Amino acid sequence: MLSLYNTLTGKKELFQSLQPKHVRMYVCGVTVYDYCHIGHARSALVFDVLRRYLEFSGYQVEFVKNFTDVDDKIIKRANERGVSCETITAEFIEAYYQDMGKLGVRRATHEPKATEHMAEIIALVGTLIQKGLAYPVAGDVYFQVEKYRDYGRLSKRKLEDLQAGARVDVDERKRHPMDFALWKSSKPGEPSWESLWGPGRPGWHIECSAMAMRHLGETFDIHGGGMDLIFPHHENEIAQSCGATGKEFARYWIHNGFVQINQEKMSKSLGNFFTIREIFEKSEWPEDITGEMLRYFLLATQYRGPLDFSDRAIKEAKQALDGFYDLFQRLHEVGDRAAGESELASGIDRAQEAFRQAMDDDVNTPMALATLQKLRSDVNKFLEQGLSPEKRKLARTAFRSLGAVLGLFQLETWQFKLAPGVLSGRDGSQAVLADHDIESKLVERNEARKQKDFKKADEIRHFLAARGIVIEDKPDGTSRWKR
RNA sequence: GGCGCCGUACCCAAGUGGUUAAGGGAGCAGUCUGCAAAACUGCGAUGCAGCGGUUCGACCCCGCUCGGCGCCUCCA
Repeated sequence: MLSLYNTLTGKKELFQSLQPKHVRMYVCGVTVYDYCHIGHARSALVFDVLRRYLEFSGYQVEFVKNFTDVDDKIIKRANERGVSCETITAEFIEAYYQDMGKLGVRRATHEPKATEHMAEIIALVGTLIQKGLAYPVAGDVYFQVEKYRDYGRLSKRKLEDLQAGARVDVDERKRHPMDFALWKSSKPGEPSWESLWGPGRPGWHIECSAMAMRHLGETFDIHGGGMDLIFPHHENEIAQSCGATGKEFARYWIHNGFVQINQEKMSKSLGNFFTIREIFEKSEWPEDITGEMLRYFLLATQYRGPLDFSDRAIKEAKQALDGFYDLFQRLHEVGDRAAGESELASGIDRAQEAFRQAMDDDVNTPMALATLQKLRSDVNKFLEQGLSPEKRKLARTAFRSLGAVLGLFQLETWQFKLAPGVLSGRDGSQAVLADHDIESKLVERNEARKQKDFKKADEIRHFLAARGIVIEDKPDGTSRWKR
């Protein structure tokens, strides 16, 4: 049974869906005014994996992830560039799909945009005013936090504490400093929609309430996002949604930890900021980085903890993947002897069970990866003893199916070998040897080895090594190679 | 000021009130090998920031201290 850490209760809880074998989850997506950074990648990945694991566990998952496409920052960016907001949002939605696509993040069931849900948003604001939880002031509408009893339940804050620490100038028109905008009147030139309170646009929080309810109903199972959204965003979502419906909103609130650089949160002001495409494209990195490497790196730490991004950590992810794909390549090679056959099957069974246990425990991906590492080591041992083609296939299939939950191990070995150049979008400045050229060099070299012409054999090894090709000689006199 | 998180070997990183504190990387020593690599074998925290307390027993529970971080304003 899956248990999840619920921010609402501060504990790990057994996960029980509202409907049997059916999960509805909503995750806060991005505001599309700039490229996504690794932090966005982590968040997207965490919930991508949760979704995959729920499906693996037999649930049908209805997954909604929104795009915030009306916002101050978008307007600002559009003005800077002298283009429309739509131009900006279209550009960065496209970029989002490119970047997340490289990371192997699957698309959600629904990916709604705020601008396409104005009717729902306006209706929701209207309901809140009717219920006395919100009030209009000169074209704006504010949510009145004091009218909502449970305000602060998620973030465990008291209204008085918030007030004491308020760092913002208090808007005179608000009845309480923490009241937040549901609807903002728009200035000339800004995107605007007609409403009972005049032309305007929605506040940030209301769109998520409206879209979640529209696509998942008033009460659903899981709501997720980054830790920084706990307050005020998710706190406000709860206030609006529960205030309007009188029902529970989301039952499990899941929040992922930050990606840090040198122990500090990434932020633009600190200048320690890496976008996903920068990581893929940047030439200052010693090696090309693939989506799978980034994925492995991001999953090697439990999702709630902080994660330090570094060159070294990426390298470790690459080394780990190399180890797996080396094994997959060996599994592909012909085998005949059959010694550790029965042990293999039970080893795989144990690994699958351990994997499930790890994932059941609040999506413990580092633990899950450890079980896969253990299996890798076991299969290598069996391989030493000899494995039949059927058993080799069985082993590869096990890695493929468990790996699919994490979005790993889906490539063929030859694709993995090519992956650095291909998946990162770089075509490589050095002349790349075609596979058949390498193969013919290997034939030439092995011929030389047979003749004991080791001088020539080593020349060929060095020739290929200079082009990034590593040769491994097998006991049977043939060789395998990798980039 | 309020709320919260983190501190496990050289590095990354799981974990548990009481058997040997996962796994990976690096390192060292072997097996194998024309060379090389891979793979395999072995070694590696008498201790889990520090100090107290609870307990028959704590790294894991409680308190305090030190160190690092986050949120309270937009933020994954």
